[in-house]
Amino acid sequence: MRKGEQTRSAIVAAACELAARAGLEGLTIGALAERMQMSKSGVFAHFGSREDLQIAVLKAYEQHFVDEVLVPGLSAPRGLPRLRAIFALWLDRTAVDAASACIWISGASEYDDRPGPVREELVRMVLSWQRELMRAIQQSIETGELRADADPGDLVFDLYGVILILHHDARLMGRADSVNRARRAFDRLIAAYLNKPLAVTLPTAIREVSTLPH
Amino acid sequence: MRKGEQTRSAIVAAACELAARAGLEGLTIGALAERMQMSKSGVFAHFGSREDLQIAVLKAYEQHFVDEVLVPGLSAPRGLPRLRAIFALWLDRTAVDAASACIWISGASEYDDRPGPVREELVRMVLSWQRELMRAIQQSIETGELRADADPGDLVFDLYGVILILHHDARLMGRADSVNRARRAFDRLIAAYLNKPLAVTLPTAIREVSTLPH
DNA sequence: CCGGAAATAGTACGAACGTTCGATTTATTT
DNA sequence: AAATAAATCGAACGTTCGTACTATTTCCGG
Repeated sequence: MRKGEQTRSAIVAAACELAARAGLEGLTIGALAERMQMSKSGVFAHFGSREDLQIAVLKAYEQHFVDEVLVPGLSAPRGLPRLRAIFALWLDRTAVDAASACIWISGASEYDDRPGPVREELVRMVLSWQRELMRAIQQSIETGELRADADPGDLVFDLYGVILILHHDARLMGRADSVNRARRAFDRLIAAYLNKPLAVTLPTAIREVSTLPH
Repeated sequence: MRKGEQTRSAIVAAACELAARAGLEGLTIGALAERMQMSKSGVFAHFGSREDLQIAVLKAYEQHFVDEVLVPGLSAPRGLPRLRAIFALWLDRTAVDAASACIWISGASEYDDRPGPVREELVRMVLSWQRELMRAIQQSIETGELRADADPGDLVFDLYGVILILHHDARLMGRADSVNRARRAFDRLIAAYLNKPLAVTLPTAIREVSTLPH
């Protein structure tokens, strides 16, 4: 009884690594069995179908993602610091471990034209993550750090775009400097959404202008 | 002699449509033959291998992309108008035809861990396109429309990110409003890179500040 | 219109795919 | 330690994959 769950989670862990390189569609029971030193049927028996295996991999990935990005990010004080922390963790996870892909990102291309349970599960997870981002942004608006008229959905859109191009450039194009570009992109985005009261920001600028010749 | 080239390009055109839905890796000679009402071997004979077929599809896609995005974009006056035109065309192509994927984007995930001729060709094309973007940005700096200290590579990074998240949200998440988010994201990016001489931009702000109580 | 060349069809191959099923080994309980 | 349940194996099934080879059909210039 307990042995089964044990090997099952070992299989899922191995499947995660395989899927990170070959994608969820490239994940194959034969290759997984070979990697586990098990028979195909021995591996298969733990899942009712390949689809169930793929969904198990997705769920394991979400668990890791929450544990490594969301949870530690939530320990930062709510508002902009928390948003910064969450994005920094997300960025690290995307770039530092650039040897393996994010299966949410590769899955987005694999399943955007392939309806079914796997796609539904993937969409659910991305939606859930984007909602977490949205919440952190909303709170940054409430603290007055981000502009009140900022559209949180727009910022989620922008931030996700930075992660996608980071993933793209680091992995396909092999650009090691992409992490820094992504950090700068984040800073520019936040600057654009920042709530800068005129009375605080302008004085130095006014002084500069005042010294200009008339 | 001529009949061969004729059907070959018809095959490639059909292959492009199939690859737009199933990806370059999902493109299969059997499905292609069925769609062409031909035998597998009849289709296969036009290409030395499946890899050659995939590369032929990539080249056809690049041709279409250049014809529909780059060339008409270049007819806009150099500088910011041209950059705007190019991005608008790129955005339309990505979103309006959201029923079919961009094989450069899906290919990025498929081949980022799969070395070989297809990947090399894909990287070459993306590099070439990013260089065109870079050139348009550089020219916008030279005309003084964008800030002189702007990093063109950073803006290419940002713009590509907007397209990626547009592709992602429109296709996987089924969000029809993504096009507008992408347009706003572009406007924000350009605003951040814009060259605003203080003497021109500030007066209204100064007036507002001057009326504040001291 | 005919003959050679080009284009397409037909068939077969070995491999890999997910899946099924009965046999067998291992783990857990009594 | 025996009995029962769980876990794993081994072999096979039917498909589909890319590719190779040989026939047949279709095209096109003399």
